[in-house]
Amino acid sequence: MNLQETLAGIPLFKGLTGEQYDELAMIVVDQEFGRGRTIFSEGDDGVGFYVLISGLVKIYKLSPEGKEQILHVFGPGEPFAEAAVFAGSSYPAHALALQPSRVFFFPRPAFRDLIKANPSLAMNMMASLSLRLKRFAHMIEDLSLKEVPGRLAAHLLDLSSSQGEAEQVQLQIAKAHLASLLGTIPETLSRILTRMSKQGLIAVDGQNIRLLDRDQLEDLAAGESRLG
Amino acid sequence: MNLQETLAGIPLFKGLTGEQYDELAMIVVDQEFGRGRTIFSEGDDGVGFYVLISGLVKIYKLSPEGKEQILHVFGPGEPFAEAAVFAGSSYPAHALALQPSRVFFFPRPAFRDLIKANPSLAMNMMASLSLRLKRFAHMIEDLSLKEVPGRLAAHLLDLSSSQGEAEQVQLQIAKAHLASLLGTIPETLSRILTRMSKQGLIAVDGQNIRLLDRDQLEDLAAGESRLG
DNA sequence: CGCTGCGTTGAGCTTCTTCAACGATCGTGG
DNA sequence: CCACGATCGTTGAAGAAGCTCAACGCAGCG
Repeated sequence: MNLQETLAGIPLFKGLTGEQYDELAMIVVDQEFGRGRTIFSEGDDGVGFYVLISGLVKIYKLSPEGKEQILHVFGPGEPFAEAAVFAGSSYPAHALALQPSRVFFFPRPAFRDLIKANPSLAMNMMASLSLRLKRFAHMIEDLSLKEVPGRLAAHLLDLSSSQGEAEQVQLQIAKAHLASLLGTIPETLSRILTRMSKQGLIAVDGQNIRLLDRDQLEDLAAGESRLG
Repeated sequence: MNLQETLAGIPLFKGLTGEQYDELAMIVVDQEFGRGRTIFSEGDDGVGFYVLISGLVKIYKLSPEGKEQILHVFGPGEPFAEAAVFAGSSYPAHALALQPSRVFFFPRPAFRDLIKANPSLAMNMMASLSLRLKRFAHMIEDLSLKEVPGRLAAHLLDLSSSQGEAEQVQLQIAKAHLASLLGTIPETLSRILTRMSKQGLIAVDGQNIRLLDRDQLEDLAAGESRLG
C-alpha cells in the first residue's frame, strides 16, 4: 500500500481529492515506536500532530505521586495531539506506545498551511475535535457522577457496541490500564470484576469478558442502581 | 454598538474582514434568557451554536438521581455548544442562564457554509475547540488525580490569575455551583473552606476570598501536599 | 410575616485507596 | 532447560475521603 492509499484510509482525511493526498504525502513523516516507547511528554514543544497507522497508543496524565490517569487509548486510524496544532504550544499530556506502533507525523506549520487552503480538511478536523470534546465531556460525567462499577459497565457496553454487539468483548488493554482509564486503581478494579462475576453479570477470562446480564449492566452504567 | 461592532469584539471572530462581519450579521439571531431559564437541554436537536454576549451561562450534566456536574461556566465573549455544529446532531449537555443573559445564536447550516468559505474563521474555530479540549483534559486530571482541596486551590489560583493576580478573588458563582463545578457537593465544599480558613490559607467573606498563603495553595493545587 | 434560596454543621456510613503479601505467566540469559 | 526477574493480577486488613441524611441559621423578598 502506498502512502496516498494509506492516507485515504484515515477517517480524518476522507473525502479529499487525489491532489490533496499528494500534498499530505509531501509533509508526512513516517515513524515507528516500540512497545513502551514514549512518543512525547507533557510540556514538550507541540511541533505537530499524529495519526496512528498501526499499534496502540495511550495518552495520559501523571500526578506528582505517580498515579496515572489515561485520557484515551487510540487504535489504528485515529489522530492524536491535534489540539497542540491549534492551541497553545506544548503537548498537554504524555503519549506512549502500548504496542509496537507506526504513526504518521504531520509538522505543525506545513499542516496549518494545508488546512487553511482545504476547507473540507478543516471541516473534518473540526468534526474530529468536536467528537473528542464529546468523549471528554462523557468522561467527566462518568468520573463525577458514577461509581466505579457504573463506569466499568459503561465501558464494557461501549466495547460491545464497537465490537459488533457481541456477547463477548475483548478488553484490548491490560486490566491495570483499564483501571487507569476508568479513574481507579488495579486493586479496586479487580475486586469489582470479582463481585460482578459472583453476581452473574459477567464472566471474566483474562481479557475476554462475556456480558451475561445486559439489562443490569445498562442500569449500572446509567447510574440508576448499585452493585449490591 | 451595532451588530458588526459587537461581533468584532468576540475573540472567536477576531481578525475577520468587514465583509465577513456582514455575513455573520446576516445569519445571527439575537436572544435573551432570564435568570434560571434553560437555553437547551441534553439530547435536544443541535440546531446551532451560541456566543454569550452578556450574563452568565452554565453547561452541565445531570445524573439520574439528580446530582449535577457543571462542565463549564461561560462569561461574555465565549462561544458554547460549538461541538454540536460539527459532530453528532444533538446537544450533549444542558445549558442554563445563571444570570440574565444575551446570546447570539448561529444556525448550523448557514454557519457551516460560512466557515467553509472562510479559512481564518475556521482556524479560529479550531483554536477554540482545541482550547476547550485542553480545559476538559485538565478537568479530568483534577477529578481523577486530586482531592477536593487540591481542586479548590487550583480553581482559586485560576481565578486569581484571570482577575489580575489579585490577592482577593471573586467566585462569581454561588458556592453550591462551585461545588458542582469541582465535582463535589455543597456540604463538602463548605467544610473544606472552613478548614482552609482555620489553617490560614484563605479568608472567606461571602463570594470574596482572600488568598493568604499562595505557596501552600500552589502545593495543594499541584497535588503535592495534603490539607492536615 | 413566612417563604425560598443558600449556606453551615454534625453523625454515621459507603466507597475507595493504601499497604502488604502472594500467585501466575512469560521471556530471557546463564 | 531451568532460573530469574519483570509484568500482571488477586486478596486481605485498615484507614481516609467524601457522601447521605438531617437539622438549623440567615438573608432577601414577595
